[in-house]
Amino acid sequence: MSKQELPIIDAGVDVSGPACCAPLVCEPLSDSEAVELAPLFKAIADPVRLRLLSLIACHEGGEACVCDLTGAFDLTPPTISHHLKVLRQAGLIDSERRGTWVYYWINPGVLARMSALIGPASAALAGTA
Amino acid sequence: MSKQELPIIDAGVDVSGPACCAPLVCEPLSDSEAVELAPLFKAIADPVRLRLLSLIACHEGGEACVCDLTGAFDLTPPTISHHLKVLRQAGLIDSERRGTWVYYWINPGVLARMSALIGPASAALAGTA
DNA sequence: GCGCTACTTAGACAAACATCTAATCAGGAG
DNA sequence: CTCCTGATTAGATGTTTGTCTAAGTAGCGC
Repeated sequence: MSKQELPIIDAGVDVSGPACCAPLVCEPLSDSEAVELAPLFKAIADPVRLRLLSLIACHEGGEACVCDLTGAFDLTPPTISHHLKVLRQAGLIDSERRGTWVYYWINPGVLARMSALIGPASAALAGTA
Repeated sequence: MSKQELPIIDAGVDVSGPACCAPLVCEPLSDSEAVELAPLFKAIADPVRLRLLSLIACHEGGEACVCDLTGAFDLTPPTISHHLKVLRQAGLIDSERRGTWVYYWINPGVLARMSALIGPASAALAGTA
């Protein structure tokens, strides 16, 4: 068992549920929806975290050990660890210790929710323009 | 004419072109790709800017005057203006002055590119998980 | 136990950011 | 031209963020 778990988010808010809100078009986002969604985008709004996400997603088996990741950056292990923590607290990734190593994998639900917000908007407006 | 213009970005980088990079899965994002993409997500990684984007997208005609937007927030006009500038410099919106008022509309290309990055990843990994 | 490796936490610090007030620019009406 | 309204720019300020070094926790092998 690895990524077959329940989508338990280790930060407070559960953001992995069914899309909560209209996809940016149709109906203006409420303040509380925006406050809930913005941190998800903030989590990937950093070059290092974008690459971490990509490295994990592309790694064989869909999961990667921290030691697979640190080599790709000119950053110290604590910094990588910090970025992984930010991603995990946003619910974008989950992790598990397996012996000496800690493995990370992507929680597709949260990514899907983010995509569902901006994807339809771009499509709808592209048609309109 | 309003949103039929060329996709001219008033900041440096042109981010509206054809998708530059694989969609997060398949091949790890390069450092330069990540550096180029992260600011797009940073631009929408704020509750106010998310709502601004949504308010503009939902407004009739696909465009909104600044005066249509300020009322939705408990913020001063300069602050709204600042957030609109951030969105515009990221290439997410474009603007035009028409008489007394300044109108903003969404540039769907940039939004589409962002969606293309994270959408396929969530779909692919959801299938894998 | 002891030491080694893998990773995380704690604390410090400079850079970036969101917000405000005050001042400025652009157009329209008298 | 003068005033008023709509919007942006400039500058100041408190907060957040990315990074580091130093210290701590967790598992493995001797």
